Amino acid sequence: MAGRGDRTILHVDMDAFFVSVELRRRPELVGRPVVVGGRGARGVVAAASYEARAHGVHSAMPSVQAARLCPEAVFLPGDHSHYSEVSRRVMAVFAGVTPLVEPLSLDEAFLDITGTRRLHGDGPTVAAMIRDQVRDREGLECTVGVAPSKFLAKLASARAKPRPTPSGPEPGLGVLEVLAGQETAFLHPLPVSALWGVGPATLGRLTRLGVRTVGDLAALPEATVISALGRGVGAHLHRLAHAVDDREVEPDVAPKSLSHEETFAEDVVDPLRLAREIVRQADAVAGRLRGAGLRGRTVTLKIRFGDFRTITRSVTLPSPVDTAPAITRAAKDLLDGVEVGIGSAGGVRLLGVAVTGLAADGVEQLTFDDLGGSEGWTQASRVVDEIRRRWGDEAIGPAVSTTGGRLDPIRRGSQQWGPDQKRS
DNA sequence: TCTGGGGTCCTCTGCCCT
DNA sequence: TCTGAGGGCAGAGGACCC
Repeated sequence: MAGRGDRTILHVDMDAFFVSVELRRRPELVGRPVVVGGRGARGVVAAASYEARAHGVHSAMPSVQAARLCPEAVFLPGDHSHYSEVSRRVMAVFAGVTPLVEPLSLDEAFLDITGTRRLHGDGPTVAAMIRDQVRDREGLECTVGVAPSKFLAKLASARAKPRPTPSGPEPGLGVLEVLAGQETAFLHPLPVSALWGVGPATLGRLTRLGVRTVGDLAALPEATVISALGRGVGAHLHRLAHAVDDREVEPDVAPKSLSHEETFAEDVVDPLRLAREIVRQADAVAGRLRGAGLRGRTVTLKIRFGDFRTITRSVTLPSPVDTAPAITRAAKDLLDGVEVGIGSAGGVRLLGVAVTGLAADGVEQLTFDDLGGSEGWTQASRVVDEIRRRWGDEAIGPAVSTTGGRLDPIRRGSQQWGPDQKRS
């Protein structure tokens, strides 16, 4: 087996993924500024074409701001399930190269090709092969970073991306390799914000220390960095600045939490409406837990008020749960402990339900209380799952999820980029 | 002029127990 | 019996990522 210094890691990043997938369905929009994301007043940009980026539009930007910056942009609603399907096929291309594929999101992944180099060739060869296959099979472009470690491969792919310019996208290198021995020469001139884990808050602290580049950070004693950023973050970033990153590519990372949250089109002050939303969200989370064969012990309620102040309240249950009634009960108890009426900063802007402390289904510590009711709910939930599998999400759901007599179920990603209309 | 959703990880604090 | 130290755990919040 190759040693740590002899690894070949690829970071594959799809170019403007959501937009590119949409352009396959809408080829007449190619070359125009296109934005995918929420379209309501509280929506945000999920992805922007390079033509839109040339106007300053970027992901996570409020949609209204994007529309101001680029009035001629075409706004498209996101289609999460379609992107998931395309992503699954792209990941299958990666899996044809190596079994060691770690998806980071729908549009990027790490690949460890150390063990397959004799079969497929070196890093740049495999990178070119992957780009060809993704282009041939899906009509999509991707950028690949090649390096001896994960974070260097990720930085390399970022440097090889196409760049937006006022006269249109400027093609990138497509593939960039950081050779063993060249790590710090590549790394140290980069701005420190390029490091994975340096966001606005950490950047502010580093700037106060006089750190602007990764090289500046590497020149500081580790103790100085730790005293400024804390032990965990400080030691980690100091190692990265010296190009030390032993993290493995992990193909099967079990989820640690599962959640659903929604921002309302207008702030909500009605406690009954909030209670109804909890039932809907708990039902959605419970369905996904059972779909993944998981149960969780800790239920967390998240509330964002009208002034954007955000609180969380959580409770750890005696035994893990995966049913809507159990999660609803816990979340409603937590809601009862929070002042959310008029006067609490103008009502509730966002409500979320999360379950953490996940373990595989079947690992359950029953309590005496459970012996009366838990089994019944578990069996009923299995039946609900089966009904949805056969007849769709609208076939069955919590009674409070009805709008005008019809069910209004939550699907994963159904409101991914902000509310698009008022729901009564 | 505003700031989504779904995650992970870290830090701090308070409580309980030894 | 009281007190303090220290570990483990839960809860809350912050920072960061895509």
